[in-house]
Amino acid sequence: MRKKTYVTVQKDTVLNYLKENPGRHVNARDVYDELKKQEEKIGLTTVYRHLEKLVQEGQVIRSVIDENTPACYEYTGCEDSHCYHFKCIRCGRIEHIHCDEITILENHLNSEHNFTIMPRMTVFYGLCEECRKYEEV
Amino acid sequence: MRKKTYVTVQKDTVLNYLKENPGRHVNARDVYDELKKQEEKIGLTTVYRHLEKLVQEGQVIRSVIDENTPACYEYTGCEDSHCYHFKCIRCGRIEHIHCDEITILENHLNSEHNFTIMPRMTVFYGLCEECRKYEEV
DNA sequence: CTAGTTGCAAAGAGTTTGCATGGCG
DNA sequence: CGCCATGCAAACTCTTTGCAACTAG
Repeated sequence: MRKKTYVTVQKDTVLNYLKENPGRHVNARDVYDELKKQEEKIGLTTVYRHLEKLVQEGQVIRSVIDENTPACYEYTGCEDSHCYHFKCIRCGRIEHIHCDEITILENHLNSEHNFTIMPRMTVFYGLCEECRKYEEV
Repeated sequence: MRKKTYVTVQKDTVLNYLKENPGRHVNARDVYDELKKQEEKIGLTTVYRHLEKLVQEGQVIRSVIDENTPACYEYTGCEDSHCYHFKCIRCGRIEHIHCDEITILENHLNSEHNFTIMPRMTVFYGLCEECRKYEEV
């Protein structure tokens, strides 16, 4: 049985902030501080809760640089719920991935490893076409 | 000028534990708990300090999953460069994934999408065998 | 004896939870 | 009017630091 969901100002506020600031790497506190500066009525806890929800929905990705840096959030620019994301660790660019091979892997992990993958939450990290030219791996 | 180094029981103890448990996903607390169970005389702080030293020496690899998961360590000797991590979003369990299918995908993303994937940084999120029984997705 | 090592206690940061209040439908 | 959303304060977790006691060489 599914939970009822209420549409509230705060949820839109968080998502809109991320949409309007593409490519910026902001953490939860940044979002909170910025929204407060804009005189929005919101609490830090609520920011955390909405960010988590948006990550699960696949509208936002969370990236961890290292364990002593707060997690960063950014809008993926896509509403497709079955789309994987790729993020370049050098330039920060986000790309969308949907191809047969990834679906094959998904089915394989499902049937042979007993893992049900959530595409929307899964992000591949690496180097994009441009950046691989400049990095020795 | 280099610091003098004392060979102590505790350092060997930590390294040996990792050597004897290849492929397992252990964090600092796991190591501490296991060693205590074996009646070793060691403190959690010391475990952290030796793990850090071993990582700097290159004998041990540290992986960061996400901001809410303790860093995990494993002995370099058993490192598989194509090893990915899977995290269950319900119970938090971490597992390793290495199989041909994931390598195939990696090569496909490399040649067809021009993405060079970094396996160690990439985490698959989803439900594990146990948890998929309880969740409707 | 000297200097590195140990480990308890406490600090520290980011994030989550308890709970009373407020607001959507 | 029932339930979900909100947000403050407090709790929690992982990791690091301070410091006095210990120990290898």
